[in-house]
Amino acid sequence: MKLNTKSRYAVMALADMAIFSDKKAVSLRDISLRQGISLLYLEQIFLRLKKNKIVNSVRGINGGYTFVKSPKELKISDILLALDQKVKTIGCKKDSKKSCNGKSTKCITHNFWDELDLHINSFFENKRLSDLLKNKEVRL
Amino acid sequence: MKLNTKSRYAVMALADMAIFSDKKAVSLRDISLRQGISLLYLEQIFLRLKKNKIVNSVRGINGGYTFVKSPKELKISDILLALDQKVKTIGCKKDSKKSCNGKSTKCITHNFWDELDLHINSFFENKRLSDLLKNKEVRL
DNA sequence: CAAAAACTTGACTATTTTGGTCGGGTATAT
DNA sequence: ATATACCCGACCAAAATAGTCAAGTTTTTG
Ligand code: FES
Ligand code: FES
Repeated sequence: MKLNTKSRYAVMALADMAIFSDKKAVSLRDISLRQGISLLYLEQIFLRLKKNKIVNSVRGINGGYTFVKSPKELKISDILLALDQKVKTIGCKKDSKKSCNGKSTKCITHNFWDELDLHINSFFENKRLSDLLKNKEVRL
Repeated sequence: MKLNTKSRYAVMALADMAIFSDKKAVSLRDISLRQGISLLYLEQIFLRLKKNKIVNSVRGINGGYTFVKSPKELKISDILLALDQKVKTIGCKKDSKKSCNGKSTKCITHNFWDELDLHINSFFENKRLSDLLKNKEVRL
């Protein structure tokens, strides 16, 4: 069970943005340099963040990205959702009658995985982006 | 973020074993038939469970597998550990000084992932195999 | 206006991981 | 003996991951 880099980078990049959000817009080039993430990869990630209304873009020479919601309101679960990174621990389709092994009743572990799912997602639901920045001095 | 089938099958197979643990040893063939998991795949999984002292094997014609610890004592975390399925949410090496992006200080999201890690693992630590079987009627 | 900075978008790809299978064993109860 | 069941390493196809590339468009500033 592993988190992929896309989600990790997304959270990292947005946290970086939050730190430097005094500026009007934060450019991907700056984030890339500060956080050591490939610019091209960031572009791909922010495309999705934009489509999912996590950020706004400002084009042109002093452009970059700004937050739609403030970091204080932005839930981590929103970010993960934007990247299709919902946690998926059950083997069956959520609303299907079929079980993960093709039988007609839910398997003996179904409820357990479901519980796990809830446990993890509630963590993401209750964390805001601003929570990550507490006790953090700003680094250049 | 997804759980792999190996862990899911392992938990499922062991839960099946727990249900039928009145028998001396439970054969993989039986588990395979009851749970719809490939026999060959189960063999691979139980090899690791055995190496990690989750189960004992009994060879020969009425052979199969038995529990080392009883399902009441067996933690889910033990099972996942046996399959190298520790949850890994941080991008850096746990004890390395290096950060996930190659810099010398831990990245701004490091603490967050670490916290997540703890949150998930405590779930597995606090669940016993026998907990999965509550409110479950035995199915053939 | 021209040029540079920065976002936009779809397609493409190498590598790794996953989810198994195969084949050829060995041990043991009947 | 022989059937049943565990043992174990090697192998493999398909999917996912982690990025890259190319070819734009938009806006600011000199
Ligand atoms: S996980 Fe839902 S039926 Fe097995
Ligand atoms: S996750 Fe540990 S340094 Fe980034």
